[in-house]
Amino acid sequence: MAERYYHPSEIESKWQKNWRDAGIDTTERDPGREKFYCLEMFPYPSGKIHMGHIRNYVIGDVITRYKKMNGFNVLHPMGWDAFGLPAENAAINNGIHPSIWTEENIVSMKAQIEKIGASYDWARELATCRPEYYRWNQWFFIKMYERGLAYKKNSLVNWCQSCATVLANEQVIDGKCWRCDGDVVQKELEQWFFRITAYAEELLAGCDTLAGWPDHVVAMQKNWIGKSYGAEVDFQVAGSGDVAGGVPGPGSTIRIFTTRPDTLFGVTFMCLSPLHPLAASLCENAAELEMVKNAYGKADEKVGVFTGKYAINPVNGESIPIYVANFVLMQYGTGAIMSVPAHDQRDFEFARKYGLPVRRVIIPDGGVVSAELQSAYEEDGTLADSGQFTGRHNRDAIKSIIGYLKEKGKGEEVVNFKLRDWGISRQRYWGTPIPIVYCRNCGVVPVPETRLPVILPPDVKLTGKGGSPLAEAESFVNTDCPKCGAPARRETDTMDTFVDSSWYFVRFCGKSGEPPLDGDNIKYFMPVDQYIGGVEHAVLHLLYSRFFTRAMRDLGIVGFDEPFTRLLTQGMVCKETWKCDEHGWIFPEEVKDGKCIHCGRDALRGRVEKMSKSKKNVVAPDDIITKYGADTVRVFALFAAPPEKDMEWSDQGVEGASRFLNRLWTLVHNIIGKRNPINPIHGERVKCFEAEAKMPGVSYGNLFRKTHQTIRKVTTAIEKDYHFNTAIAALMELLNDMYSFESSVDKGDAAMFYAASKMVLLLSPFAPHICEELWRELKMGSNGSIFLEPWPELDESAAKEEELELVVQVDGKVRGKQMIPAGLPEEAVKSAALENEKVRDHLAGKTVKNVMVVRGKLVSIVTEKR
RNA sequence: GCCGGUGUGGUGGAAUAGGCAGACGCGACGGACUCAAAAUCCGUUGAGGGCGACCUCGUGGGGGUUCGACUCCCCCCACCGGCACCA
Repeated sequence: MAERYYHPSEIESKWQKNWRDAGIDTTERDPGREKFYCLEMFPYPSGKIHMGHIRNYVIGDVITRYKKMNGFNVLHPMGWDAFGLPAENAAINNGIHPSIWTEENIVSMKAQIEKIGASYDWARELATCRPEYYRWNQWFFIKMYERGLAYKKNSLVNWCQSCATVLANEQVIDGKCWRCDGDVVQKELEQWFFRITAYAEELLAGCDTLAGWPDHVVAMQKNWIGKSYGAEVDFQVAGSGDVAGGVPGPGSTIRIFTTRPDTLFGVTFMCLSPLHPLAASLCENAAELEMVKNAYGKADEKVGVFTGKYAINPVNGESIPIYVANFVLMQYGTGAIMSVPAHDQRDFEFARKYGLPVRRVIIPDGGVVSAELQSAYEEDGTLADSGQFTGRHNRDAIKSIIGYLKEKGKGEEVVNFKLRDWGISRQRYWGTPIPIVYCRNCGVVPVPETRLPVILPPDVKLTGKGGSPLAEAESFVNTDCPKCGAPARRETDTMDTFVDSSWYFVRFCGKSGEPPLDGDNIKYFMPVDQYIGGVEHAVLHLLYSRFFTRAMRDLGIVGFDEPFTRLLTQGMVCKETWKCDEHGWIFPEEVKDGKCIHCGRDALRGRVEKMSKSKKNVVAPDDIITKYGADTVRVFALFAAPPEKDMEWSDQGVEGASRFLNRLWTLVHNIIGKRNPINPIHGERVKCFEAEAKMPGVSYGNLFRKTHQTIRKVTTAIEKDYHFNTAIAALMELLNDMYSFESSVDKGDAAMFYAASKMVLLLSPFAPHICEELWRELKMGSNGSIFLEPWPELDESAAKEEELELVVQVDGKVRGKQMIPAGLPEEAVKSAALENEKVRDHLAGKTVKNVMVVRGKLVSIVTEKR
């Protein structure tokens, strides 16, 4: 037989086809077996897969294959987050219909994904842009509408001028659009909302049950929900209450929210948001109010104007000026605040600018009171100048002050959240139509379930200008009222695409033809045991999914609260960059001998950055797979760093991974070449071999032991925290040992064979193609595919060392090492240590005070100090 | 500003439960093979000192706890990420 070389492209396409034909990656519901649901965040079908995708899917695939070999019935689906702006932009720019553009991209991206050898059950593939999928977005919308969880309100929205659409708060980053980086302005529009705030308390409490999530993601969720305790307090506008009976008229009371009712006696003025309903009526100068309005939301400067009116502080009856100030947000609290410049930095700055009085009511404990405050004192202390509460500790007094307000009918305890309702209306074409009809007689009418889906009309002109493209489609807009049959108009907004991804994981529980919300399927496969994706979704997608899951629970669709039991947020794929003073970012190919090839200036090694087109440091997965094979790419992607950390792509690192697989290939073929008639794997001979190999002093015992130690290392590395990099390192070590193993006896060949077969099994989740090939060539197993084999079992007694290296410390420093038999009693270890020659040298002239024995590791000797 | 994270050789990264710091890979250096190169294989590789067996220092910096600290505690520095006038 001619010598065989490792040709990844041949064996990879061969096995991918074989696996597909044999259907080994499809999953059936099987209540008799324990399930495991492994899910990677589904991609937007942009047409090109990048290294970030590869890393994500490879991590998921390793977990999937590992769990399958451990007997789990693993669900591992893949689909397409297929609605969204790029398709629409392609239509605007190139005249391709979004649906065609998207479907074509799906075809090419699927082909790319298949090339990495990921074991997806494609029978469950979905694309959110298809009516059979988005129909259920509409169904959920109607269910939510029926329960008051979907509603419409006139509101100020974040409007991206270049995308000409509304953005959710989460989609605005530093005042810019998350997608196009364009300016975002405030605009008033009628919008549909999901009442996520109805679940605010529950979503927050649920955070504490997310034990399998990274701490920082849980922290971000909590932060986003932003619960704070405080009070709402009524301030009466001076003069307005002087009516008969002392009852204030409408519009004469201003309600504020504060987390610091303890500072009420320090209030010296109050501020309204320029958007506050009373701002216009209280403010005497409309032009000035307009100026403040224009400065609203600008963080760099505090701008305010005195309204000319005063309010009465309910705790001390003082009259304080009312301002309108740009920094007071309308969306949070009541849109009005009490200002305590002495104890709030923002109020302090405002007071300074407008020459308002500062009154201290909290004195630092034991601290000296300086003449004048340089900044607000926001810490705790003792109340001063605070009426009946003077002298008490400020924290302790909070409850009493709230009680006092309550008694007088001037306020109450209130809990506030930063979380706001989820605006889902988008003035876009390529999304799910909101299933609502407006009828002149009946008003707002939801489309009945039986008439779903409301199909996106195919023939719509997309110009990228103006409002909803659907509004232009007469045939779509004009309809009959489902209730009374009169002519009516359809809602022309579409849904935020985050709606699509808020429940797709449930859809995967059924195959493509099956009903999407089948109870048996969901009950068996949900929740997702392991979810894997980028941190960029730490708040948005994950919070929405948690909300949807609760909504689904209340609809009786699911029987649990949290959709994702464990979450892994993988790090970014980065690479070094190059820069040149003249040309900016340059490709590595544009650097020759440290110079830019265009201008001859020095090429500067830039920072290691996330791969991006603009930084010219992208590596195309296709190219690299063609060159090295998918297995090499997989091994490198996993070896370079633990999955949750950023990894640096390095061409030499890829070479190293490739070298490792080549070495394995060569070694296994050498073993097959001189195959010993003893096949240690089958039947009685295995037992016989294993028993002998465990006996002390056997020449091939070390390799046998190393094999089992590797089983342990790889297994625990995967089980403990998915640190695949150390698992692969352990396999490299085993391979190195096999290379240096020299055998003089027949059983030695058997030990090599044994090690090789375990090695191939252990590596198979990481590098599936080469391992399947080698497994078959070793003529191992009776199941055919290596992926139908059980994971190697660890024999603890086989992994145990016969002898170990004892480390002896004297006064905390390592002074001697020696080999001792394993399992020696403590006293024997102690005396061995004390008798060690080098140790004795170091003990000369000293008195031994204490000797500590750490079992199996070291002896620490302490001497008398003088 | 608040919250979270990270900091280890030339480099990516390892170090059960406080117990030999630097596994494994990359790079570099030396050697073998070759007419030569590539590939491959075998060595060496934290720093400093000593002819030497060895010694000293060393996990961002400074303290502390401990027989013993990359690991635990306190303070500080740097970088990264999230939130940010949230009252």
